[in-house]
Amino acid sequence: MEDDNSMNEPLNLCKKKKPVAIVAPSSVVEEDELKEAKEAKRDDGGRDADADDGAARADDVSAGGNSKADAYQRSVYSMIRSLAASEQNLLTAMYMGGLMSSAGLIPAAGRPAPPAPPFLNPYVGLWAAAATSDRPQLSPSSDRAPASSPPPAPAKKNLPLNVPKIDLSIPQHTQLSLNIPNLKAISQSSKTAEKPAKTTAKWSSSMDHKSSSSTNDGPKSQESGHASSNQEKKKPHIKKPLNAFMLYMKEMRAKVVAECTLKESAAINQILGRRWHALGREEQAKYYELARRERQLHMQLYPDWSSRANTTRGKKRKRKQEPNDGGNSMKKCRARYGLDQQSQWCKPCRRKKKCIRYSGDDGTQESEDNLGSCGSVGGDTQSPDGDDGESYHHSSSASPGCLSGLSSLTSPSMILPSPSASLASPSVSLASPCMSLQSPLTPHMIDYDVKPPIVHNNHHHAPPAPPLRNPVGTNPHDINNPLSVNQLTGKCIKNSSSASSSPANSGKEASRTVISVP
DNA sequence: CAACCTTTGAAGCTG
DNA sequence: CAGCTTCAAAGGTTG
Repeated sequence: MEDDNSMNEPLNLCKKKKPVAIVAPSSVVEEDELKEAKEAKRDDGGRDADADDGAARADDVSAGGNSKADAYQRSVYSMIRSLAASEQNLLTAMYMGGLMSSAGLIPAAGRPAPPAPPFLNPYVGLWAAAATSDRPQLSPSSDRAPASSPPPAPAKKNLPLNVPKIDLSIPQHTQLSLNIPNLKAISQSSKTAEKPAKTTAKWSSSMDHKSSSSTNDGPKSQESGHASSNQEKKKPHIKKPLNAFMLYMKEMRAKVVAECTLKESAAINQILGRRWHALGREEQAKYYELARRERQLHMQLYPDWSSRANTTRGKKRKRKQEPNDGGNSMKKCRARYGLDQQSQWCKPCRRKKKCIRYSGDDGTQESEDNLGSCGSVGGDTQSPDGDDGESYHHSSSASPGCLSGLSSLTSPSMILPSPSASLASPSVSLASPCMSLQSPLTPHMIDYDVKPPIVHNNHHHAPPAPPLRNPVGTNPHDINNPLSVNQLTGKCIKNSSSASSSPANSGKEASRTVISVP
């Protein structure tokens, strides 16, 4: 954020095409969704692209703004009512949205809320609006309780109503991200055509298009499906609720894309990853909280769902490391050498294909591999006398001013493998100075009122301490880092499990980056 | 059209 | 319980 230059540079992938045409986030984000809204609110004139207007306009909407919008809303409401009549989940979702809204989650204090009409923001505030305003009630069904009573059908546990008062100023669309397949599907179907195919696909993304048959899904309805040979196929795929970072990505992606004019998600994600680390504690807390809510909601909507369903779902993809990799998922040449040194990439890498250097075939990977692969992050292991966090902190220091160098080389220009690394000037990598302290955190500090069912015992219900993990490219032990310990030493540091940045992490790290010592 | 890339976090599985 | 694996989003790229 602050340090845009560095933040906008994907470690290896960045190819900035132009200086940054800053497009108003609000106009970029969820642009499809907004389109209709804008359509309805045309009279706003051309300034609608400006984020600052967003808030005002949002207010408009909520306040009943202009009559045109009002009319639009009315029609939308009626549409929703009819939908709601047949769709329990919709009601639930709306309820939840209202809940969040009334909890102060939604209104997005500081930030512009996209002026999308309620229908386009199905989860948000709709229920609240319906319940609290004089607008037509959504639910035909008798006692669909207004915001204060527990959600209808699926609710197994009462939803805590004393939601935290934290001011979660998260743009509305973020809150929409709740992964409720069916709802999205409904929305999609109701918004007739209009949307380009691509968008449509996205809308239904959380449910692998299976929604076609019946509108109600959820765990129950899944079974309702025809018992075809493999019900799996028929089952609507209920996706995992998004985690904090995913929510963050969803929100920020458009912004980053606008700023960087990058399109490649991999690159964007790198940037986002760094930004995430640079994010303030409170900011992250918002997302953690949001994610937690999403999980809660997800649990309520799909009590029987477990992520296992998705994992065992099988066919999905083998993804990530192939079995024959021997677990070596060392990142490819691209990551190691950067764009600058494409000459060093293996051929497939140059063609964006799978890196042959690491792709297994027993021996093959070796030569190079030894060089880098073993990077075992484990490395983090011990960093120096100070915890590795330490070195990492140091390295993050001054944000490198934009270093164009970054774009290619990416990694810290000089990170020493040893403890001394801590001094290494980081020329890069990091996001912002502050991050060092922040990243590891999570919202511990925040005193949430809500105790989610699942939340870890005592820890202030904070999400488990987020893995102390170096942002990409900052970890000298990270094999992705061309100048990593391993890269430099050519040594294979077997990651003897033990010390990795964090448990949670280690696994990941291991799975992603490396190892495999013959 | 599916898999890959890339990120972090959550959850399930395994030993 | 620690460690590992998979999936969630996203969109360009490739086979």
